[in-house]
Amino acid sequence: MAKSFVTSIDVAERAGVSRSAVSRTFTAGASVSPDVRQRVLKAAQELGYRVNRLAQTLNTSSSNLVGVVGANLSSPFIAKQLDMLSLGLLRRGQQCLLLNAADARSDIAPLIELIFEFRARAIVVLSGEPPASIVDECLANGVKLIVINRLMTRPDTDVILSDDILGARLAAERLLAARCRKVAVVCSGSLTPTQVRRATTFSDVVREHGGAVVRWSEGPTAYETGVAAAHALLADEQIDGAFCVTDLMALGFLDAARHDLQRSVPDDLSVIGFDDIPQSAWKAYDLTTVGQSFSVLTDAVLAALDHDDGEVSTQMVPVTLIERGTVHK
Amino acid sequence: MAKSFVTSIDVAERAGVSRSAVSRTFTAGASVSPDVRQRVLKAAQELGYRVNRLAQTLNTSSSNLVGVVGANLSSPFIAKQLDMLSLGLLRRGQQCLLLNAADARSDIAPLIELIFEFRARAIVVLSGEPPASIVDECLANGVKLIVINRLMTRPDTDVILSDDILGARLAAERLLAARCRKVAVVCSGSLTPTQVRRATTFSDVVREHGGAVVRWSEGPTAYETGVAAAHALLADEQIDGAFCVTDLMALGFLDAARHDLQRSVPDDLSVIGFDDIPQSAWKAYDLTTVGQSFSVLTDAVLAALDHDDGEVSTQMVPVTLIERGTVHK
DNA sequence: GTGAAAGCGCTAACAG
DNA sequence: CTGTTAGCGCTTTCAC
Repeated sequence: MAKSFVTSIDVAERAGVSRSAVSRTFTAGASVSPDVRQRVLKAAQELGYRVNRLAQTLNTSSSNLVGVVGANLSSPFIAKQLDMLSLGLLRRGQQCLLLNAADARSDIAPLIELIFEFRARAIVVLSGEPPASIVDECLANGVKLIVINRLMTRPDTDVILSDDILGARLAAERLLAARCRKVAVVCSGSLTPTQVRRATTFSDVVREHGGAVVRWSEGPTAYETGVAAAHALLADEQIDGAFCVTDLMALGFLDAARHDLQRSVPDDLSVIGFDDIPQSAWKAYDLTTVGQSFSVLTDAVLAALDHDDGEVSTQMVPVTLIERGTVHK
Repeated sequence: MAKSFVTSIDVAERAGVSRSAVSRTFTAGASVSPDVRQRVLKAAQELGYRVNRLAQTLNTSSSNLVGVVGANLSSPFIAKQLDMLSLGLLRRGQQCLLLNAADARSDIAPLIELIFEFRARAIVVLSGEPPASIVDECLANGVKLIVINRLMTRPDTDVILSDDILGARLAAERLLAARCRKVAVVCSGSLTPTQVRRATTFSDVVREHGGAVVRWSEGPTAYETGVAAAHALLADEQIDGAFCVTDLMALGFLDAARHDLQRSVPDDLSVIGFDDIPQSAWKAYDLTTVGQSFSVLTDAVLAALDHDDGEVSTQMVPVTLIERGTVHK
């Protein structure tokens, strides 16, 4: 029982060729005679040889490792993104080094530095915003940096944004069309740029049309926060509509409104969410929401990964209003 | 703008010391004078030096990379496991190489081989079962293999199992106590060992006590499968209880029963799930279920990771019946 | 097409 | 405590 892996030199000996020949056999588009190739492959097979990516990366200095950092990996929205992203990366022959940022407010800089140490070729930030120093470091070392849903204030980073402005506008217009007069807008306490954009746009539109707006922003971005918001806000019986900037919070809001506060949705109260997570389509909720396509989002990330040199892009992920059953007709 | 990373030799030059000194500075428990240490640290800081883990691993031949393979990363149960596991690994200074297995039936062998190439020290399999050849390879190369919820037929692998037998028994007894006479047991089409164990144990216990059992096993392990099962099974009005071997399916079953088929739960029909995913506690469901503690499960994995040499263990994750509102009193 | 040799960035023995 | 010297396993010129 060997404790260490088989090396190319073992294979070379067994096949009666040089190490170079082995290397060439496992390098796409190298020139090896079919004969040698077969012998090497056979020996490798018998010995259980696996190329050592570490050594390989060391002198080609181009790993196919992509660092992914995110928080709340088990929240439906992030989990879905991670699922699709990791699958996409795998399909493209890239590996995913996953760093869990514990919670949304934790500093992601140390995690990104860890990624540097593995010489990843790119970094995808699903949640949180990398500090300027990190961005500089990526730039200096030729590491692609892709940030999702954070409006970076610098033009040298790839940014993927959901169309929050349009989404919030659609939500506002839909609630106005349902004749809501006093609406709640629910954010979490971690006022991310995305949440702020959604909330303020929504509020502006509603006010423009003469509606009243009450705002909540406390707690984590979670189901429970929606519950808490409903309890606090719906004491005011005049509120007849709510826009939760996240589906997860919308589901909590909805549940509390219906089950704790005996509000009838959508007759009595209309609710709209944002994101279109899988649970929103479940029959118990049937939540009307602003949807962003996960596959478009993932494709945007993968596309940004491709822009191998220099060029930086800002991509907007389109949104649509998904009419379901939580808004009065 | 440098395209490549700063190396230890750059730092050494700037600090006016040898490469070894630099290496020692970044190695825990090495002997460097405070003076040299400071100079190195300063130079490293100014240059933006990061140890190259690849090179480091190459000659210490002990990476702190742990490969994680799983399918359905966005399903609540797996997502939660992955969340906690990646966090735990990070806390212990280990990195997580994530491989997404596309779907539950896909062959995970190629993914594990990929992990080998990165010389990970351990592999955690969240879903799917590695073929024997892979197990041998792990053994031969000193790679720790940890498998969750698959009863491996070989004694040389670390296995973490939820206590399916007890869980199924608890579910059966609870349903019998609720005076159910004819019960449905819902599995997915991917009859994993875990699902089979839960279903057969449950059926046995119910039958022992004179109850009738109808079984469903089709489709993926998903919400929609629960919906489909309810539609198919509840045509039989005599069915007054259901055990879904997975919470996710239980939620679909529950929704379809209530919203499509106008069954009143728990008056008319009692439902029990298994896993205790976060959504089961949501007010719209309030699902009675057999819970396994995610933190116990994660701790078991991390503990198994620690057993660095040789010893292999089978750990059983305890389960408890979580009484909520979907079973008749 | 093939082998010899140099080197990727680092650590670990070994002298001093 | 420090620098010098070998490698870790691989790829890649460069001659042949």
